[in-house]
Amino acid sequence: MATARRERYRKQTREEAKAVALAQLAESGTAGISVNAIAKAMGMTGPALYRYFASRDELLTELITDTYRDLAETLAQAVADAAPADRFRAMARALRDWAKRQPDRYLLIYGTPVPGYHAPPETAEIAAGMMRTIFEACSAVGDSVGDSVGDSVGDADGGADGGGATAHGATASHGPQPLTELEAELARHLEGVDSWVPGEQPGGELKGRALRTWTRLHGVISLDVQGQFAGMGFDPSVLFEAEIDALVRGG
Amino acid sequence: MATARRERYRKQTREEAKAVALAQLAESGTAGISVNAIAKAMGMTGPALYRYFASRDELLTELITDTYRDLAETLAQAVADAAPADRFRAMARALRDWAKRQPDRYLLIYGTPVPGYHAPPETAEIAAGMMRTIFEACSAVGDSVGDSVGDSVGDADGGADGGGATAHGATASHGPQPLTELEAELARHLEGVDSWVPGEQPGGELKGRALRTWTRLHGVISLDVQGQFAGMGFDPSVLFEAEIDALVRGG
DNA sequence: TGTACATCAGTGAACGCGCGTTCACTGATGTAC
DNA sequence: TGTACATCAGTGAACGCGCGTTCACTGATGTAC
Repeated sequence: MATARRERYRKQTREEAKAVALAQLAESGTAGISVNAIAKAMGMTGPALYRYFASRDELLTELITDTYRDLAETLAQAVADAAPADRFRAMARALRDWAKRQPDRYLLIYGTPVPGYHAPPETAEIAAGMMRTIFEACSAVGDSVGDSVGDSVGDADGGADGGGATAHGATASHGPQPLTELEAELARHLEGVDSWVPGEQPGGELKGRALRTWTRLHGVISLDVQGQFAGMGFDPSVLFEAEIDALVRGG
Repeated sequence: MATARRERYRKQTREEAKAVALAQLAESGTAGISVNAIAKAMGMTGPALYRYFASRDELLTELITDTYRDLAETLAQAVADAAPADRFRAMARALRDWAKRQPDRYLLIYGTPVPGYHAPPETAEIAAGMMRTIFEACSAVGDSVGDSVGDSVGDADGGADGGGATAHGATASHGPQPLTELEAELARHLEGVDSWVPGEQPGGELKGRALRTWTRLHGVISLDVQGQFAGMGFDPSVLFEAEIDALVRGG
């Protein structure tokens, strides 16, 4: 019974250590995460931390899996909270907002890989969960174009729906285009490919859309978060919104 | 006179040291670049290298500026060698090919920034040169759609030319679209923005196109090079070609 | 409520290691007459 | 062609530092009777 308090303290200490590690990550990069320095920042000596983590690598692993989980949950929540017509935008914006809020964590999972570090298999599982959310957001795109009031049809089951959607956009009109030749080729190429998510597979077209979504959003976000836009004097969110719009249109 | 040989040896040694440093970068990341280890690999002792580089930081800086220069020249060459109609594709493919050939160098300049390291002003200048090449490639887009024989009009001077280009594409037809509302908003937003290149400024529309180009290509390339596509079982170049096509169409 | 024992948290010393960098020094390579 | 001097390349020892990790040990906190 009283041992529960000990366990609570234990968990608390672990969390504090990880928080300090994140702070170190922010200011000195992955290489700057040091067991001894973390301990010192917590007011204890280095070896004490070995009561809580078997090694530096275990701490790093936990930092990474925590981050994957946090991001995945954030996206899933954003999608769940939005009306079907807004799901895609909600997902995209949630991704960017999350990344801007914690740039170091974004780079921890989507930046230059830690040399010599190999992610545990657990990671792939969480990443798959996020993939599913992206699929969900992408398949909601065709349901309604234009940025407001949509017919909530519920989730499409991953089939192709890029063809004859009605065009009633509030902006510069014309709805999702039919696939271009190269988009179709990509879709064909992805059709026969390994499973990205557990359970039944989405079609090649949806896979292609998800892939484009991922890479385009990552392109803007990562350059922004890495500071590559510094000194260019523009607001990245304007670019980001334009990219969202292009993805919604292009399907 | 005979001192020339000494200088040649000197330059040679510097180059060798940088080559070894790049090898270290490849296998252990930025943090793994060590003066002592480089010297040992070259068959000499650590302090000897201080005859060639004032500090580890100077070596790093040179690695980075070399890389910027190399990439910039590669892109400029690719654009110069291509017919106007193929310039955009040539530039994009040259970028990806270069990155795939030397992933670590790509990540050195476009990956997670080295913590605590601040690039020298020289870097910005070279980066501006590359920006100019991207502008050049982007402004050549409208000249001819379709992937072959184009009317070589020579370089456009950076003006807007996305409007009424004739559509005679070899593939799924319809040429560059008129700007969507959000693309136009981005263009307006970029119009009044700081100069990205020396000399006369390109218009906001061209700036927007260049920005989209940069972020989209980077999105695919960086995820690829970082190994994030591993285990997904598809060929990233198919995606990349589709993205090039979308950029050409979208303007 | 009190005592005897087990479990756990944290300390301090020590391990071997590699790091960037300095310094005084030895040889070799160049230049000037 | 030969000698006297200056310049340069590289060595080896040493500096202080921080790293991850182990080990034996001390107190505190828990459990069992």
